[in-house]
Amino acid sequence: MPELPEVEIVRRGLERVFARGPIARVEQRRHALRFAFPEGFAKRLAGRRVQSLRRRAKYLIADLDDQQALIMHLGMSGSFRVERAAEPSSLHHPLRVDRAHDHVVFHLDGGIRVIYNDPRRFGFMSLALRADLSSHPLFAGLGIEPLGPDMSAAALAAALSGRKAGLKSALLDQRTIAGLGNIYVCEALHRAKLSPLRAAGNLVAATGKPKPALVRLKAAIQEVLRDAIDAGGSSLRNHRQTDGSLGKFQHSFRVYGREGEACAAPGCRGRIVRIVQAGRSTFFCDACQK
DNA sequence: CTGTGTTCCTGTTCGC
DNA sequence: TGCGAACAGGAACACA
Repeated sequence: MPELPEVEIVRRGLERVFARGPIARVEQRRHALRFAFPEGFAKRLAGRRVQSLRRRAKYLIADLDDQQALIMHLGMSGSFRVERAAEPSSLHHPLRVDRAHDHVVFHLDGGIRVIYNDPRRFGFMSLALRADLSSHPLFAGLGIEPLGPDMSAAALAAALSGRKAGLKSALLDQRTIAGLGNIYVCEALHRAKLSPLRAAGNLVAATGKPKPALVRLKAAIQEVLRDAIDAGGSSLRNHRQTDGSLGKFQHSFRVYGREGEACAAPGCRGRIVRIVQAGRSTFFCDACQK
């Protein structure tokens, strides 16, 4: 489910909740999600205050007041919702909440609960020392942060140089650029008018400098991510803002899930097609994306 | 090193 | 309406 914009929306919502006070206690209802929880997980969080809640790629990182960091990933179907003692029902949730998949509950003072739900259990939580994060296996190999200070056409050129994989596959690879998923790769490529099938290394000149197409792609990636964040993310099935409201960016998709529809690019008479690359659906317009 | 296929798990949608 | 197949926003891992 969640790609960078959705994780960022969740981060903003949870940041406000955790700022209210320390984690009184944690209910851990399973031994494992995608990976086993670390030893003593719930106990190590009890009484801790979240000093800051950061995002790197699709990871949430909660810096705790004891040098630990809580690392969370939502996988395909993870979501958080916030409930208060006075309103246990989910009136704000347009779709029903399946409590069977509530795996972790963070209890804050005043009856506030932050609940992690994940039907497919591809998400996970872990603990690490904050000082070890940059060398942590989960983070050491991650590529460019698309909305971070190091994002540039030149940085993309360095990451794509010599790569023979299709642009789609290269951009989905978190070691190249970290945070894009299937939706936003498709949408960014359409905005940049680039074919997902084009060899990634082809956007880099022999000198190692970015070709104009790559400059376009860099701008398209940032634009689509910012637009999506501004819209509260994309809600296809699971994604909610932490107050339960839906994201709106799915209404702005130009290619994702629009197989057979007319291309929305001005002056283009093409239709959106769906192909499969590396086992994932790719949506694009083969008339204007070259 | 690079690229691709498989796998984890459950829920929803689609075609017959 | 029922039922199996296909598919779903991620990414670690095995393998050619």
